[in-house]
Amino acid sequence: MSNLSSINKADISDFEKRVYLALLKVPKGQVVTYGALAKLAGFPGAARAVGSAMNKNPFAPSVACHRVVRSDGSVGEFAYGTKRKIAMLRKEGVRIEKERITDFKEIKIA
DNA sequence: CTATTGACGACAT
DNA sequence: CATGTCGCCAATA
Repeated sequence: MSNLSSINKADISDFEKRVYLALLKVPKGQVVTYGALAKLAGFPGAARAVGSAMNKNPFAPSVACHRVVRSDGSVGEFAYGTKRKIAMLRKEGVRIEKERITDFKEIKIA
């Protein structure tokens, strides 16, 4: 099952589908803010709602929900623990220091 | 339909 | 830099 087909078939809201699909575009080693992702998904301003969607995340490893961070540079929450989230991001090459993205200003996607 | 809830965000203190 | 407040949005009760 490819990620894309499972998502499209999944019994979830259109909002969530778009968010998950948009997140698939974010390459490894790069991060997006909840707000930016919301915008990419076509729901500008729905940063908080995106967070809720990530929390549900029915496609755990497939959808890289750990690449979504806060606009202030902090990594934000994670269903399996912030600690875990940071570890995964570092493994992908994202530089983090004290729960904060070091060169966040340069990393953040439009 | 209204009220509550949260992996957020901008700003003030 | 660390909190607190208030606003925001879609999901859910």
